[in-house]
Amino acid sequence: MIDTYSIQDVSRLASVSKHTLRFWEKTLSGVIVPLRTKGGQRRYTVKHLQVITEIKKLKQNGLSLSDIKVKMDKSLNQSGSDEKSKKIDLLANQIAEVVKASIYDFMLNDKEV
DNA sequence: CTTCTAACA
DNA sequence: TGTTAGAA
Repeated sequence: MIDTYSIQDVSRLASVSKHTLRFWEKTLSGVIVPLRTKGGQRRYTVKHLQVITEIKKLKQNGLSLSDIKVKMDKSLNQSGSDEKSKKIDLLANQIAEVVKASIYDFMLNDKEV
């Protein structure tokens, strides 16, 4: 029910090479944060799949990866006006992603909510 | 499968 | 700038 996908699955479903998926994850730091198995392998959720699909669309519209990162960060940062607020919100969002990963991990290894 | 590095467009 | 190939 909380199904996750390996990088192989995502690569096939989104038609994006595994190398490119890892490249995007590193370049768009904080945007794509997959869960990790105990062995360190990536486990993507449908949410990640949607984000990756969105990145593909934006790229087809001629946006660079840095443009996409700014856009995706802004979508989670509506009210930030000054630089400090932006940095704080961005950091808070990245922390939130880690917390979300923990929650997903809990749901994965135990029962559903 | 992973990260890292280098080559290529 | 972004993708691809290969080493370890």
